[in-house]
Amino acid sequence: MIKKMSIKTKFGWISAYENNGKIFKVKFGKLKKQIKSPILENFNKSLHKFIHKKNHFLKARYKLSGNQIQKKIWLELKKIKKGQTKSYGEIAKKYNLSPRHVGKICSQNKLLLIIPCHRVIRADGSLGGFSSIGGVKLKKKLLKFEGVFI
DNA sequence: TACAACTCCGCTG
DNA sequence: CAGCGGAGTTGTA
Repeated sequence: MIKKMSIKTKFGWISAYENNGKIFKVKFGKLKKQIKSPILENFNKSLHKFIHKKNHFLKARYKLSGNQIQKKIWLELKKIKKGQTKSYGEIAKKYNLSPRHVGKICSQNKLLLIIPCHRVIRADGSLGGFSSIGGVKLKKKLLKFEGVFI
């Protein structure tokens, strides 16, 4: 049974999906129908803690669905702390991938905020993309909020 | 096979 | 020196 709930934040509505006690998807937007669960309520709390700068990371039981490489990259992204950024190229080099591919993997990230893909920017300091999730505007907002000066 | 949320390098002004 | 254009790269759909 899949449960889902929407949470209102200063960045807009965020929706989380849970199955078998684990969060498997987080995205922007509001859901019409919600089926809440203790796990999701808990996630709601973590999310607010995270937003109010108490935590570096969003704590949650989550499930990563993807292949080996995607997981590797996502784990790498999770190491980036609030206020820090990394370039696509940096990560690509580390794992012997092409930078473009790193970008693609980021866009494949379904666990928004849990996996902070918005902290990955271009080598020259410009933002890169974020279109598949919430738009570059949102990326900028998130980074600014986390203390990264663009 | 074509595409992708990039980067590097060389050329022009 | 800054700005622009093209090639290179490699896992996915």
